[in-house]
Amino acid sequence: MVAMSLRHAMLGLLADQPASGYDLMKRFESSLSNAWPATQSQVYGELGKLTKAGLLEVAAEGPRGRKEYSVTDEGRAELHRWLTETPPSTVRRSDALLRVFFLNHLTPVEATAYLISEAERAAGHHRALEEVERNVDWGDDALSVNGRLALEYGLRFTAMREEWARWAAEELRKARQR
Amino acid sequence: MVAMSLRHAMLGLLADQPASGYDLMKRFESSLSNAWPATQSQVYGELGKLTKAGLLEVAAEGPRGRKEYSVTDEGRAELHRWLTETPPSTVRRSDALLRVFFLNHLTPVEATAYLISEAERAAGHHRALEEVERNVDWGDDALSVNGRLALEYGLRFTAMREEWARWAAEELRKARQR
DNA sequence: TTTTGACATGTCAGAGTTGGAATGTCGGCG
DNA sequence: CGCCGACATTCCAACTCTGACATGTCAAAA
Repeated sequence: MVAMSLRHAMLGLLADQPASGYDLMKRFESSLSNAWPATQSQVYGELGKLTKAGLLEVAAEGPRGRKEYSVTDEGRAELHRWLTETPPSTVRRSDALLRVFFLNHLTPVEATAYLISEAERAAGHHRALEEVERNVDWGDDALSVNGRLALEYGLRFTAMREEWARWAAEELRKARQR
Repeated sequence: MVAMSLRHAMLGLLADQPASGYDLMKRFESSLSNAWPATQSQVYGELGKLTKAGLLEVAAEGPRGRKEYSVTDEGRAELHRWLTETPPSTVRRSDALLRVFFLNHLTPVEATAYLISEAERAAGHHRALEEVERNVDWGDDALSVNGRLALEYGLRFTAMREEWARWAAEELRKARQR
């Protein structure tokens, strides 16, 4: 029970505004998908666990068995604790980077193709984020400020990935000529 | 059985050179730790599964029960298939980025402290990689070429993270003044 | 010769993640 | 009114990952 960021992602979302599991899923898909994706089964399961643990409570019940959850004081305290006292884990797995270590098992042509396709993948992702940037109505509320920071991170990250991949392809070319 | 990169990381390492589970662990720690960390139990468990699946074979046995594994033709084919035909998954979880979405639940001072500590964490990581760069003897072999590419990725990534975090802290400051 | 440290493997429980299946309800459009 | 699509929850099997525990061997330094 050390990491478990899903839990905190849910606390954070519900601290912004109470919601049902269904609503939560949509919020995960629309805003957190690039930072912490979650599936339905995970969300509903966690909703139950967090409620039993006293970090959430069912604030209202609606039609179709809808249960609207809100964060308790204890939940808010836990969110705060996580944000201020827990150092983010540095571990980040990347199967894209992993492949780079094994590029020597491909022909130069195949390896270059991989790097170029990585560059294009990153570029595509970058364009998608630019699209988001254009379409989102940046109100002045606190939520948008954070969203903008996260979006900028994505923009910089995808740009960096594209540049790196193109650079790496070029390095490979140079190494081959030697 | 779609993703499972650990499996392919092991195939890749063993394709470079046959090794025991113990050796493999050391290689994971020294070179792959930033792309795909693995624990002992995972490595030994996977070694068994891969052997049973015919992708690996025990090439030699040594003292202390040492078993040296090597990749079979089938294993090499699978490695190649993974490298060329499987698109890297774009999903990357980041609890550091996740926190950014919830910065509005902190005071401005706390939020800024978080971003600054992120910048410093990234800077520290960056310096560690520079240290690696200085100390590694860059031979001309294929392996080093890949390692250099991966190292450069790390260098660019950590630099980007530091710059972003400092920028974000500044944005927060500006937003507060409005 | 004893002891220490590196070598070496194996097993386990518990937590997290994935993807899918099953089930049912409500609101509004034709 | 009947149907469709969105709303809404619950359960499950299989797999991955973490961290710890357990066990034993060999080489060489003290």
